[in-house]
Amino acid sequence: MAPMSGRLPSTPPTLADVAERAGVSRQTVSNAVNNPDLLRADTLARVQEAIAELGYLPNRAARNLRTRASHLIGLRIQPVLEGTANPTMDRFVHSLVEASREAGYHVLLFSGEPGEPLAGYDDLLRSTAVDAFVVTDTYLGNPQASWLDSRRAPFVAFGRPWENPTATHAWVDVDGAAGCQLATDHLLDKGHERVAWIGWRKDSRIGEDRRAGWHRAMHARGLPTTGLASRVEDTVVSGRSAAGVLLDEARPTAFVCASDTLAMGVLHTLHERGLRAGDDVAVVGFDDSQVAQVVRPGLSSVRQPLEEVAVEVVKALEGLLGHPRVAHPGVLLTPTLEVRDSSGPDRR
Amino acid sequence: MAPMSGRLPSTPPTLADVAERAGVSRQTVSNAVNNPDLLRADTLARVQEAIAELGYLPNRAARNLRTRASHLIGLRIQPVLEGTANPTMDRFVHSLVEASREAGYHVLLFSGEPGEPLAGYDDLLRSTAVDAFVVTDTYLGNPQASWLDSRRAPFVAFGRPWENPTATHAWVDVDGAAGCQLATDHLLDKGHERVAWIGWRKDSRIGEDRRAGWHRAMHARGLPTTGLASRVEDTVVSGRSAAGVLLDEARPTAFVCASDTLAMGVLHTLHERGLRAGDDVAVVGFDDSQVAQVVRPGLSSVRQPLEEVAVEVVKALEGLLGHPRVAHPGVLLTPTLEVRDSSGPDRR
DNA sequence: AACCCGTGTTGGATCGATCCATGCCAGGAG
DNA sequence: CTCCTGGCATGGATCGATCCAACACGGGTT
Repeated sequence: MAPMSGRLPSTPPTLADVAERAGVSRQTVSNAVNNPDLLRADTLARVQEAIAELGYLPNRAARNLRTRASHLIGLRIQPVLEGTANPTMDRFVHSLVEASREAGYHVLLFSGEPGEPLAGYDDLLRSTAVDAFVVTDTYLGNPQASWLDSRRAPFVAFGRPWENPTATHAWVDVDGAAGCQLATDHLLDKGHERVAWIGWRKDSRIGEDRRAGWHRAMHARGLPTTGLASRVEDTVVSGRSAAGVLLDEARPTAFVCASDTLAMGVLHTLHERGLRAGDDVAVVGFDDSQVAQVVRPGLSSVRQPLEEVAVEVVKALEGLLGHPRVAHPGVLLTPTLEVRDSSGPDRR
Repeated sequence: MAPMSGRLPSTPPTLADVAERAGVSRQTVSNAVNNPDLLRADTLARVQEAIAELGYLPNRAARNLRTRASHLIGLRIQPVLEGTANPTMDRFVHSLVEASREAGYHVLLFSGEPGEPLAGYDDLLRSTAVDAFVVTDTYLGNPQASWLDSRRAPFVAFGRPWENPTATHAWVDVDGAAGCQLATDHLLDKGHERVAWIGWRKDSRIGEDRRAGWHRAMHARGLPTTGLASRVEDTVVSGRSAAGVLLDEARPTAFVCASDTLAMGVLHTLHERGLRAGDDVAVVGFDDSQVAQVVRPGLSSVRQPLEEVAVEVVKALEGLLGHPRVAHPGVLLTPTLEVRDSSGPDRR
């Protein structure tokens, strides 16, 4: 609610202004804001009234200087990858902002120059501009995590420490294997037996993790996987040609893909061959991108619980920044499956 | 480059530390940072060396307190709309962060509670947490612009002041009419004569603006528009049914749509009727979303120059925050057309 | 009456960078 | 030789909220 809509240009009221108006000292006002239970009820009420009348809010810079905390969380943002279905960070960013707000934090975006992944972090850290970081691109084998660790900079990673499983920093991740297992089981339950996998190159830890979920589901039912897997780059054309090869050589009746981008490639191939996605060959993607939601037929897709991830990340941050520091090991969340028409009908 | 990798936990160096190390006073160091040309060359070099050795960077909170500026730009972020093709803010946000960085600013994200559009702005303003805002949702007839104006809060709008053309605040916008005219001309050049329009409800100023571009292009060639236009909600199913009605009643050979979401609806209808998008009926969307890029056939789409928008927004901000304040009226940028298969072949 | 105690309150010092008025010094003019 | 001037450097004050040590006061104890 906007207070005193009449006060326009002047400088915002300070703690001293409030103190004078309420007839108390500055510290009393500070206590009213930060430790209200220290004040007698009537004094507190009087101070709060003055605060409301003046529309007082503590000056951030002054508070930051004194408390050595900015209540800002740094998040490095990366360029959108054009030509893919990847929903980049959009959903996660919003969830993070929301979760942070509830914890009294704001999100500061920054973007280091490409190729110099540490520059942005270093500057913000040394200038005490942020209290902590959220690191999202651990999958690239980026040095951020270990570098931040060595600097004792508080941070939480969205993504497991693949390279270094003994790492002690806080992290939150989504169980890609479980997601793909879910997707595969979903297809197997519909009566499919030859479910193919199209994933990323072997050096992608995330890709291998997701692939393991498919593999596990197949083996749990004693189904063969030989010749049913393909590893390519994350582009539509790669998915398209991989699907073509698999259809020729392995005759799968369904595809599970490591991304919606690859799944779109599969849909293209099916269309070229006059096969109906869903009815003839089932397809499931990963990430529940907007593409999956609006394409025809609707693309079934594994959906990461990004809202939950954000909440867990913020929880971990609060642990890191609180007193005392609460260690937050690692949190692994399970994705869900959004079923759409590309799953096809029951085949039994 | 990380300085002095040995200094780990201690507090960051202050201006006084640098001064001592360089054998000068604090103000001299401050000048070395902010007004280097005031120093003798050799002194400057000595100070800069000390700065580098210690890895000094000015404490943000202290600087902010003294200079009454945070070098932060507030941007309100909104939830992703699921089920649409809209690329939300992703591309723009990244461009804004990049442009801001070059101007020495960072972007602070916040999210007011839905339904209380001013709360977030008010708090940040009163707590002097940001220097200025970038307002992006002017199209909703939101009160932000006039409210911020009345509070003398510096801000730049991405979007014209539709409701109040006499508004004096800085704004940057993309010429939607020009974009749709471009799209329509593109189809007319291919030999189409009956080009239909699917847009938004009449109360959307942006929608009417885009529609005007289509209308203008048709009339410029003396082509009729009666019965060729439809106004619906921005959902795939609305676009789908609108396309059905238009095909039945007006027999268009091409569609121009106010959004990729609507265009996807058109593609659905064409497929249901056994018509080939592109070859039989041409379709052009708006926003060049990821959906347009990966769907089959590729969806031609009007692309907003968001990178340029961000640059102009930051320019305007610099004008607002600089001394003296440089008035920045309004900037209207022209979008481009991304041609893909849904445009179809030449029909002449 | 002297003492203690807890509840609330108070002025002063502090965080670190920047602004301000002053002070120092070398070099040129008188 | 003195005075003045311009170029730099210096200590002190400042921004606003918070921390700290001290203190006023009414009520209870011995």
